[in-house]
Amino acid sequence: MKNLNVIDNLRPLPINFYYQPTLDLARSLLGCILLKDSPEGIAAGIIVETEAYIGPGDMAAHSFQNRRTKRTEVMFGLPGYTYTYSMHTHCLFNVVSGNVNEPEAVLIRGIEPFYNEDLIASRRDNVKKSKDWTNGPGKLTKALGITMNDYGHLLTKKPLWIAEKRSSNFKIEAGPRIGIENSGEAKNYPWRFWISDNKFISR
DNA sequence: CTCGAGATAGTCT
DNA sequence: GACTATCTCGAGC
Repeated sequence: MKNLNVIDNLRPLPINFYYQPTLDLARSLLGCILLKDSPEGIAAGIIVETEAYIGPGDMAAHSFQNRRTKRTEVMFGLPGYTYTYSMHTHCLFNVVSGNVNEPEAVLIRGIEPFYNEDLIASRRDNVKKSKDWTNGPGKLTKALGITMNDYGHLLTKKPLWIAEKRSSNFKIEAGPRIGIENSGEAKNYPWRFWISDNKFISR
């Protein structure tokens, strides 16, 4: 078949992929493909930057001290679901990890455009440099069309899913997370992971 | 390219 | 009513 769509070669990761310790999951997600279907078509990117949040002992996590609210509810359930939350005008995308009553999650902070760059660019309006399309947690959700409507969606099926990585030929670096200055000890934990030398990391 | 200033809303106590 | 992180843009390098 001559015009085989690259997307057709990508299988969703099975649900058992999400049953691994959160720090392992944060590393495993690097290189995987995040896809979102919409009326405008499918857009996708390679995950290049993640952060682990391990409540209830992690001061930087929304689920710190088992704080269970309407917003954090999905984190208390099974892994493999979508946790979206809004930050001012932006929507941030997380993958729920940890089993029931283990409210943990992995925040996706950067992706590299992989499929349908035209759609990604148009959603990002006037931004001229391609490296600014998806190099931040709020930018990538806008680029893919991820919204609060995706809260609680299971990530093994459309319209929002994650596919296995196509290559493991990269180095992973780790360091402190971003934007959590007032989180006590937790601010020093090296729970941010990214692919070395990738230009779509957020900083 | 790097830096800093200004704009932006929703959640929870 | 306190708290918060991200994005954009423009200035200086």
